[in-house]
Amino acid sequence: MSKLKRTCTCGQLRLKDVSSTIVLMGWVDSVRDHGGVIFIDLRDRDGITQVVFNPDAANKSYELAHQLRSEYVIGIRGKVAARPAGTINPDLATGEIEVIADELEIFNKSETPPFEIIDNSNVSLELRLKHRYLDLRRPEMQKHLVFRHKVCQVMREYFDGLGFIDIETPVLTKSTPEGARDYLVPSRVNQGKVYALPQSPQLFKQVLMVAGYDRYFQIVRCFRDEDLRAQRQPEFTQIDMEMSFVDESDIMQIIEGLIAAIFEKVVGKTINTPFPRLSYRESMVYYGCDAPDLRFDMKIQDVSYIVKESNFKVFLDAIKSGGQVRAINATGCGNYSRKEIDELTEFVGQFGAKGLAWFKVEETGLVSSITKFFPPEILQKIQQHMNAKTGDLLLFVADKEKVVSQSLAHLRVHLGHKNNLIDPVEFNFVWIVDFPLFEYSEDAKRYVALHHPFTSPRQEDLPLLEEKPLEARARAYDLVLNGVELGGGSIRIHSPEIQKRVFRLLGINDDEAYQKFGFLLDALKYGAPPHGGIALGVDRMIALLLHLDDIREVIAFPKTQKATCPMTEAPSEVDPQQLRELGIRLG
RNA sequence: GGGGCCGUAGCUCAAUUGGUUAGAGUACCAGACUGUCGAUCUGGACGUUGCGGGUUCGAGUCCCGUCGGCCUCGCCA
Repeated sequence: MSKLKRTCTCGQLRLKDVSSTIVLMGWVDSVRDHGGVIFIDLRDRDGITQVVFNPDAANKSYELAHQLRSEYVIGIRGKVAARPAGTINPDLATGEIEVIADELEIFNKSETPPFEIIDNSNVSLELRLKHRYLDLRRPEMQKHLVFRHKVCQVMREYFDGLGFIDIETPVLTKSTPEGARDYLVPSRVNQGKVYALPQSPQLFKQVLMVAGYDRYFQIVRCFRDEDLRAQRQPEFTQIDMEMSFVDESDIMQIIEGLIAAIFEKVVGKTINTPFPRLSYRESMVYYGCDAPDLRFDMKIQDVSYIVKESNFKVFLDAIKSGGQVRAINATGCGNYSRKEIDELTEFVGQFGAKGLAWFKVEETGLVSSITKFFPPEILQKIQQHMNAKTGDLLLFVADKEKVVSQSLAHLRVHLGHKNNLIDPVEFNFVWIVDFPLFEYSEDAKRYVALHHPFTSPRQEDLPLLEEKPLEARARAYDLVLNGVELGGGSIRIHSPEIQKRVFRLLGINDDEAYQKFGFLLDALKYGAPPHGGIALGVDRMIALLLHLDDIREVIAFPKTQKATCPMTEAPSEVDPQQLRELGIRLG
């Protein structure tokens, strides 16, 4: 073992430490060899300190220092000195001092790294993930993970302070129908049977409420075997909580307090609470989605009732077949070229829109190749309804509701970015409330739960359950930040009868319900308190708070889009013996 | 499962309509240099153009397939 013992880290030393003898350890960030004197930037996760090797001060160490290369791990002993006038580095926290080394020990050499350990490097993600231990050395990544740690600490303190207790729930659990595809783990002891990794601890936390553990929370890993996105990993982390004897406003208030605490203690900003609330219906009407970005306006307008008086077949056909025509006013975009509009058309095409009708607003009125299909008074009504001014561009999608909503929702956000309508440092929170309990699935040919099957209907909507299920509203709420769904929750069903009614409506008969969720239905029979909760995506939240658009930047060891890990090369083949013990065969 | 973009030196990229020996920056190696901090200067080394096939007198460039990465639709209670 080294005779050196570290006395401080690479970000600590200041002018007040001048002339004290210290020992630093860390990685060689860069070497500047001037022949007579060698400068080393020594890095650890706390910062960088300049170390000077001078032949006049310590010739032996100076000679050894010639061997130093990037990423060598070394320890040095030396005396802290004020930097000579004119050589102060204002970019370093330790820039007013340097350490004159008298002793150098090389703990380990390093091969030349496959990429430089610097911020702002635009190395491919694949290479970064393959050598994640090098990537994570970058100050930027260390900042992300430290930030994440601090947010999680605030979460724990906050919930602890309010009397919540942290309880772990199983990772090996039971596969449940509905929802995402499960990751499965075959059981060796029970051949032919499998565990599933939890998509969330939903049922366990409800059982904990029945057990009387009011106020539970957990920072917990969840697993969903679906295709990946920049915002979606197969395993991700939720801050999960559940409470008894509460209603929606209790949960929302506590979460608002949590967010406020995170902003105050970690982000260093104050955030206004309570957050605004928007009904699901309004959100769909004005923004075409249930996770609207409210940092800019540009609301969607329904013009079906106006354009049905026109002669434009595309619009008329859409309306006739039960669809609609809605539009957005791209304010000030009247100067868009044909090519730009074509690009927008192509853009909405990926959401199923068969076209994008447009009018440019000029002094003389609406101008477009389709103007001839619209009587002047209709054009005027459109212009008025859309509050269109000279220089604006009106964009229309005509189709069934889902296509129109989705196309315009994405188009709205696209234009918001394209036209710099979005303040990149704003944090805009909104609650979406009054969700329907069910929606009809064309694929499954049945009703499916919009939230999940344990969400309580509103008391006054109970009579609607069997008669008009699509009109029944859920006691659910989603928290949206800058157009991204952070998470959601609900007041749960605590009555076994209502839970059975909901299962039946979802096409899950009593036998099936007992087979899949028997333990929950049983638990509800033994004095289940009214309860509810919420879960928020931690990775997404951290990424948004750091203004990052890829959650892999805040996860230490994330997966690629094909759900592989370039570093460990997971998933991998296993020894045939392992498979035999499990009683399974692959491929 | 569908659509799109990409793959050239360790890294980031370039290479005219298919045309001579595939370049640059950086990293790396060697030498010089006692105040640099993106050190500088001089020199050097580094390529199965992801892989396989095809078209062609000739392919980094065109075609087909395949592997990998990214974005996206579907999917994600």
